[in-house]
Amino acid sequence: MSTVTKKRREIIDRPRQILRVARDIFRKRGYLGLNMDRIAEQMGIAKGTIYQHFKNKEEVILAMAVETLEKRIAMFERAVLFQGCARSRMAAMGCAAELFVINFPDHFELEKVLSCSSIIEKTSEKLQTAKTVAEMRCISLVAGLVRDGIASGGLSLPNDFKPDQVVFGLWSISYGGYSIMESQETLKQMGIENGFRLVRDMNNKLLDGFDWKPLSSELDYNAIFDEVRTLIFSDFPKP
Amino acid sequence: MSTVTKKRREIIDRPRQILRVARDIFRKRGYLGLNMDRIAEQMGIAKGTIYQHFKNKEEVILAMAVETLEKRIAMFERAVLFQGCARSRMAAMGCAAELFVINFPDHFELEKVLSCSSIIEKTSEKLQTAKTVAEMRCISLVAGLVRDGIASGGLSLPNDFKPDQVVFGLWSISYGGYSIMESQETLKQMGIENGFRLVRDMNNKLLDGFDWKPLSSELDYNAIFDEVRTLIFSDFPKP
DNA sequence: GCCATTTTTGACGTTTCGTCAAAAATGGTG
DNA sequence: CACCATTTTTGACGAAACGTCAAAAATGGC
Repeated sequence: MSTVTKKRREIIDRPRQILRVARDIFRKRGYLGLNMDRIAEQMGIAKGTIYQHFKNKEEVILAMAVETLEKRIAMFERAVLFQGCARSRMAAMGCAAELFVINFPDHFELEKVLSCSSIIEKTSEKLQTAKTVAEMRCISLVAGLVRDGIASGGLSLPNDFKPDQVVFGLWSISYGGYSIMESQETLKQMGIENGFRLVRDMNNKLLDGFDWKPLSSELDYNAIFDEVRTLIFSDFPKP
Repeated sequence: MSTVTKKRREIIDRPRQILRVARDIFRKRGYLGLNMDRIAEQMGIAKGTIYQHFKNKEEVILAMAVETLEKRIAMFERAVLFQGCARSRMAAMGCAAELFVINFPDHFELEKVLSCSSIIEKTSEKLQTAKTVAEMRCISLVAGLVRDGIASGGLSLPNDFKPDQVVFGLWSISYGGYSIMESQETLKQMGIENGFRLVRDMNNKLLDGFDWKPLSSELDYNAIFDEVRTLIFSDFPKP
């Protein structure tokens, strides 16, 4: 009886197990090094069993990304609770985004693989939607802060700008910046040593461009970063 | 004799031919649909011959990217000649970047494939360097404009900022923005219809954040865009 | 202990990769 | 033109990975 339940639980937990092993392989050997035989071997099960849970290799990758995205949501939800003016809370969000990238380094690599259309095309509508939903969850948390900024008077958007567009800007800087940082030899050539710091600064300059008070010249948002890390994300390892 | 020369020229031109066919397949069927047998078949040569020019499939992809990068350099070199204040010339650069993305849509997809570390790792040092060099060429053109801005008094960078870092910011917005636009369902969910326009606006807001005069509230940079397209890039199809 | 149902297995057919020995083409020379 | 050394091309081949499916094993209700 006990063994029965054990077996059942084992099966129910299998997808998670598969993803754990797959992530391990992906981290060590990348997209091309991740293959179904390897996962099966490392889990001590047959390849066919994996296909009971995942349609194909691409779907495994997408599922891993969704899994990490949940982590990001959780981090954003913590960051949003930071006490301070709207712009400071936005900085807290930036801190969460940065800590996420640092602590879940595989996620960005997954994103890059999935950004290739011929790869994402092989996955199911269903999981794709799950990813979009998770992303929207993050985006709306950030958009909420923009609205708070407007509501509290620190920010006043021109007529033709919507809060979501500001989010798009921040998103682009972070996504683009982290991408360039990770994969481009170019960075070193540019003589940039601290990419994370730079992404922060650029996000701040963008918000300065929208004249969101207090400007980064008036308040030290890098100090806020440290504060957020100490107060909210103390469970993450120090840099 | 004539046929000899013909044959010789044919061989010399082969790499370009291969890339032409490969690009065609890549555009139609993506990364996973591009394979060496298909290239060979479509060119009417044997697969082995392709391997005489390219180490592997990834190297073909990288070579395509370098090829398109040359086009971008050419466009940037044209844009930089635009007559106007430094910030307007930077807008001209943004126009070039946008037209490039629109007119060479495969390039961005190539970039995304190559941003996957396990893919780029399979390519030769030599070609990787060629790509970095081409990128640096673009970056230094942009950085030159930032310096012009400083020299002409429109821009005054805080002590801790270097011109290259401003370029990094613009680069991130463009790279990130175009990436998000192309591959993310998310965009539609956000209710953003004109992504290109948005990337422009964000770049402008970033430069506003650096207080680069004239600010986008003082000068209509979208009008400059149209002007640049008419004056400099009239040979590209209208949007 | 029996048997219907569920789950697992791994051999198999397929695709694609990259290689390499053999075949063909080239071009210089008598 | 015939000969032959050198260069280039060819495509069959072995290896790797994918995804499938009929057979085997495990499960669980009676």
